[in-house]
Amino acid sequence: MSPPDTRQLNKDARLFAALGDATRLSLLLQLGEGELCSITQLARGHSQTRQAVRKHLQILEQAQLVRGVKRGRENLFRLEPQALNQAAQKLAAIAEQWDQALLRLKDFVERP
Amino acid sequence: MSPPDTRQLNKDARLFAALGDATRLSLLLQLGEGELCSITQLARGHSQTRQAVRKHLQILEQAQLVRGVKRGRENLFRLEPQALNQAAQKLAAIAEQWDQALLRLKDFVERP
DNA sequence: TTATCATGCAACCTTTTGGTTGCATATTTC
DNA sequence: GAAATATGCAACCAAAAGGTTGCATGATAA
Repeated sequence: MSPPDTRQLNKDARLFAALGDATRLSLLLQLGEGELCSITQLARGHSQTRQAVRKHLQILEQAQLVRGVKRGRENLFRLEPQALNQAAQKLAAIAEQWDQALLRLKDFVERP
Repeated sequence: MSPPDTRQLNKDARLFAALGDATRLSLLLQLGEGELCSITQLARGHSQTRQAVRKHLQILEQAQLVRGVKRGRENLFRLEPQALNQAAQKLAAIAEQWDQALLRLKDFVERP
């Protein structure tokens, strides 16, 4: 088992923190539909200011959950599924680790 | 596709927000080792006050990522892997949705 | 070229977070 | 019973988050 270094821990924390907001989750779901969306487009569905949505998108972009490409005067965003899968794997890994520990414990307890 | 209701969205957000802190991730990792840990025990490894660690544990408990059982004068905590797996599945689901969308798009574009 | 539309940047404000100290309470242990 | 331990609860505080308004700028369309 590799030692849990602080650097990576903070990176993971930022990733999950980016997911820890209802507006941002909603944005991810909307982008998950599959269309490239401009900021104003995304802002329409979320009773918030365009600037607020932009801030959320910046956070999502820093966590590499989303990526914006400029086309003309607009900034089109799309989902970046790699980061999502990474996050999912991390969670599954911890859960797995715990399950293993449980099994070991059970084995130890039941040993005659 | 079920409509993204706000209630569930907020619940998910709280779950991910609970994961969005380095100290809490560290606590989860420590608990993932498989031992029941008291608050003071957990506080030793994390150069923070016992009360700070206790607050983090409360947040993790509210997100049902962790569960504390009282034994005597101490409060022993253990990991609750169900919530972790739930979270992992949610992320994977969004990523999957996006992949599907990409495939549909590709199919559409490549249609002769 | 002028009016319009999409965006970026900055200042500002309020609420939440992460953390601390201090004190009260329940359990052990000697 | 008295001292030590493990915890809970509350007040307080600085920093960060979530949002808003206002203004400047770059690209489009009439």
